[in-house]
This record gives sequence, C-alpha cells and structure tokens, in this order.
Amino acid sequence: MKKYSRSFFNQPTVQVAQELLGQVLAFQDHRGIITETEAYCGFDDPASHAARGETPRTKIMFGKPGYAYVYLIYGMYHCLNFVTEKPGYPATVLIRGIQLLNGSKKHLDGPGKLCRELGITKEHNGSDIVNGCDFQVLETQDKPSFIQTPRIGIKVGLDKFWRFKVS
DNA sequence: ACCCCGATCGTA
DNA sequence: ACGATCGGGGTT
Repeated sequence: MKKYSRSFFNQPTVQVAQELLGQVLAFQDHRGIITETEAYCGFDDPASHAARGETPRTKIMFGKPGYAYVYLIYGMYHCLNFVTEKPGYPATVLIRGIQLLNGSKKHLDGPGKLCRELGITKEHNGSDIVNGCDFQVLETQDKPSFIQTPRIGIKVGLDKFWRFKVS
C-alpha cells in the first residue's frame, strides 16, 4: 500500500475528509480502515477550534498540512485530527471511526474511544503524518459509498453537512 | 489564578 | 435522553 504524500492533505478539507474513507490509518503497530470523518474548516466555521483565532492549542491547525492535531476533550478523552490545506489556513479532519485490521476486527466507533484504544494522547500532537514514525495514512483502491450529515456533539455550524460515514 | 464548559461515553 | 466527569484553554 502506498503512503499518501503531503500534497494529499493540501487540498480542500471536505474533499480530504471524504477521500480518507476506506483508507488505512496506521499508528505504531495498529492498522485500521477509516470509516468516519468530519471536516473543520477555516476562520468562519463556528464549530472549529480555530474560529476564534490562533492560540497555543490551535497553533498546529495553522501550520503545514499532514500533521496530527490531538487535543483533550471533556477532561478525559483525546481526539485525533489531520491538519489540511495551506499554512495559515486553519483546517482539520477529525477521525471518528476505524475498523481494526488486527485479528479482533473491532470497530472503534467514536473519536474518544479510538484514541483510548490505540493509545493516542496529547504527546502525539504535532506528529508528522507523512514523514513521521508513529502515524501513516496508506492508500487503498477503495472508494466506499458514504452518507453525509451534520457534525456530532456541536451546537453551532449545524447547517454544514461535514460528517462523512461509510454506508 | 481561576472559572466554565466541551469536536464524549456509557447507561437508561 | 441524560448525567458523570475533569483537565486545561481562554480570559481575568
């Protein structure tokens, strides 16, 4: 399986979120098919952490595409994102679900559970997805069909249908 | 220095 | 449908 290059992440975020479905997320010795994603996009998306400008937490979102944005939510869960689009334009794809390929074939459904199971924490914030050693995204030939809905767990930006789930 | 709340989860 | 849970981001 071929590894995605940085240019893949330097594309419109909604497109990247859709194209990631069916591809393989590799983290250390874990492998899983990406089954659910969400797009968080630009300065004018009220649901995005970057909507109120750059802060220490959101700094990575403003940097180069192809890096991990990992943050703590509800004091106890972590969420994994991939930074997209050009430097200076804050955007990410949230990874919400993967189908594990290792033996168990377990479906990790939900961003918090996914990070808990794989052992992804804040220490992986800023990891390089393209040239780093922990994360890789591998290209399959799969283009699964998917449904499109509003994003989960937010109170604003519900007019945007930026959640994508393999159907 | 501190208050408030969230890109969730599990149970009901 | 809803309550538990709590670290830390953002503002003071």
